[in-house]
Amino acid sequence: MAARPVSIHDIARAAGVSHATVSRALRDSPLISAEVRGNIQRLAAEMGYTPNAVAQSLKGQRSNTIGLVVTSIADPFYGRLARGVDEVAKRAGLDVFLGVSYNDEAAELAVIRSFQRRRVDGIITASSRLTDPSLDQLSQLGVPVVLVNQHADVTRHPFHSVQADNAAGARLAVQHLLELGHSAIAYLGAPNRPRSNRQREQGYRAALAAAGIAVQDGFVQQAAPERRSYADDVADGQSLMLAALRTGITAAFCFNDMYAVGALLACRELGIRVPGQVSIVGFDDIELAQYVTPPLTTIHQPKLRLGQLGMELLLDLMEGRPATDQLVPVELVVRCSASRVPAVTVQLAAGPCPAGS
Amino acid sequence: MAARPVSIHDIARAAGVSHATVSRALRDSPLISAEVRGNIQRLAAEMGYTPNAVAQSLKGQRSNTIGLVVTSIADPFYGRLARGVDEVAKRAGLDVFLGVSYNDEAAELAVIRSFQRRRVDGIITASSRLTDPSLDQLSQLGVPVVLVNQHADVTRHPFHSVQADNAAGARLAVQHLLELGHSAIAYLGAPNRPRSNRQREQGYRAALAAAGIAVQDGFVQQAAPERRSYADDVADGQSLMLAALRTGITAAFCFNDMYAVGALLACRELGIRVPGQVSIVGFDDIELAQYVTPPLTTIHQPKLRLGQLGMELLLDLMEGRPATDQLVPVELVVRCSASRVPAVTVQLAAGPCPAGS
DNA sequence: CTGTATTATGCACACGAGTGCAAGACGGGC
DNA sequence: GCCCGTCTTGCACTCGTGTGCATAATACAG
Repeated sequence: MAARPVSIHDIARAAGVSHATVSRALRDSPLISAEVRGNIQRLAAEMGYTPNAVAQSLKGQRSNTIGLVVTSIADPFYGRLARGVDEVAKRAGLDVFLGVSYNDEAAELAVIRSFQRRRVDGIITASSRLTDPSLDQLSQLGVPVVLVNQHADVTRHPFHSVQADNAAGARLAVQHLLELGHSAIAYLGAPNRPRSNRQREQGYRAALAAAGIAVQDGFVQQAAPERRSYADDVADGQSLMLAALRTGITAAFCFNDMYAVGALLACRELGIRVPGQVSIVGFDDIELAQYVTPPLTTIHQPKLRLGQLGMELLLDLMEGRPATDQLVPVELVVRCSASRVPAVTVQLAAGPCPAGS
Repeated sequence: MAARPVSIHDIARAAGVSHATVSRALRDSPLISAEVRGNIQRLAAEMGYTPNAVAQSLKGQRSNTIGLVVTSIADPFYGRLARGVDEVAKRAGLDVFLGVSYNDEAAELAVIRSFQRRRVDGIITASSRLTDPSLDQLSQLGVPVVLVNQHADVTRHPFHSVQADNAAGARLAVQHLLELGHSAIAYLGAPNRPRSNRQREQGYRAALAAAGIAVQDGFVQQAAPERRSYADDVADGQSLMLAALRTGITAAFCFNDMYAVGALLACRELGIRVPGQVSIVGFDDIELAQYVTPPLTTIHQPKLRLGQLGMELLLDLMEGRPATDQLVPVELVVRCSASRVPAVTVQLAAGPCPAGS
């Protein structure tokens, strides 16, 4: 249908020179006389020449392309993080291939193979739960790989990574609750992200231990490990919170904000006021956190920054520069879902669609 | 650093044949004897051969690649829609280039140029507000273009498109409020999406007209047209709602769910109960809608489906098949933010961090 | 045993751009 | 007039894959 785009051969013919001269002229080579160079560049602009990046990739043995693997494009984390990656990549003249693999191992392998066929110059995987076969595949690719907020345990392979400081974040969250007078604090965990879940639980336990408080039976609630989708997080948080409430807690620290939303729903279901009767702290600080009722007190992860750092690390690796892994600090964001421990304990009531704000 | 990946030449050398034979054998050409073919395919597997898609693109004059333009990767709409696109693209063997252009015209043009250099076979733009220069650029590209939920007015250029039925959705929303007994209904509009805003406002007016109800002064509130970012939507909804509440409305139909969240915040600020005193209906049915308090009654857009349809339409265009634009129906989702009109009018009170659920 | 049909393989070129090397054009010094 | 140096350009090859056409190898009919 559409006519073939103009190539340097077309320009060469129009200018009465060889394509080699055109190539050099367009790259501002000093080998070409100023007169001819100007003439060719003018012609190129007039004819609407756009260099063929495919040919350049083939010749240059480098595609100027990276692959971004996300397990779920619906992950609320993804947006800002991908933007950070994209920003830095664009600035370096790299284009981004998007690869989604909704926690399906076969799809994940397919994405990696596709990147390999495309000869991407590097790969970033974002907040994923890569399985061992995928990691094996990645390590054999021969291109640099950076893991950003990898949720799964990375065994065997020494990949470079950018991670948020999960343990420190968890300590911040629990210390906040301790300062508000709470001592019966639950942890609602997500074992389907083994690594980050373990780190956050460790931070939780460390903070309590430092305050000389024992973790009582039933305070640590873990969801079923095989849960995978994002929608499940809310449901998991909800049921874990229902279980935790039976153990007499006055506060809960949740694996992430979606869990915290589930915990809010559980409280609403039981007619428990948040933060009046029970306090809740989340993790991640996704957009949603500020819009739920009450707005969530949570741990802020600098998602844009994580993406930028990941891409900068990848660039270092691609250029053969020395590269160091990053542990990125996180911050406590105090909103409204946690307050001083109540004097009395919890009562119940129920009802769908409460009067609301 | 990394050794060059194995090519068909390497396999040819190992098998003692020419690269042409290898090429044909790997593509299961009947020209090659079964014996040689099997031998070559075994060798290819052993040597870990991965075809070079760059070379194939150059030779085949087709990159098997499409470009996906999104104005903001943080747009809550984006996730599901992109997944729909990705699903269909993957199934057709196409890889997706991601292009973000946060409503910046220069960045938008840069993205398009980048796609042009990469010789993508088609382009999808998702829920964007493309400006005329970009549209000009797109139309000169010589590749099929599909607009999905284009927010801006498309002048001059007859692009193919997939759109949700904005007018019908607006009518559904307003009819729902009418059935609940409301007659003083506001429309909170977003003129920075001229096309969809106009269609939703028209639907709003049509529903009221059909019920024989006049639109009173101040019932239609429009934000400043230059607002661009996603975070602004909440603030805009909030201030528009404050203005609308002064006109004695009992319900508001909002341009989208983020506006509706802003409207909720406005009510909370004034101590107005939703839906007890004022009803609110949104548009889009983003994830957030079900988690705010009260959960939003809204118009559901089938985002995944929109993405799939957009990609299918693009495939039709790419293959030269007959292609027809799509107007996709939407549905009313009744949750909790709209109820029967109250007997008495509104009172006020205020306070940050209300007790919540 | 020769001529022809059939099958299997290789040669050579193409895709679009980049580049080492050779060579032509030109000027200047002797 | 000759030689050498400088500047400018073209030739020819490369990157990895695909394919039309020629050709070699084999089979088969007469």
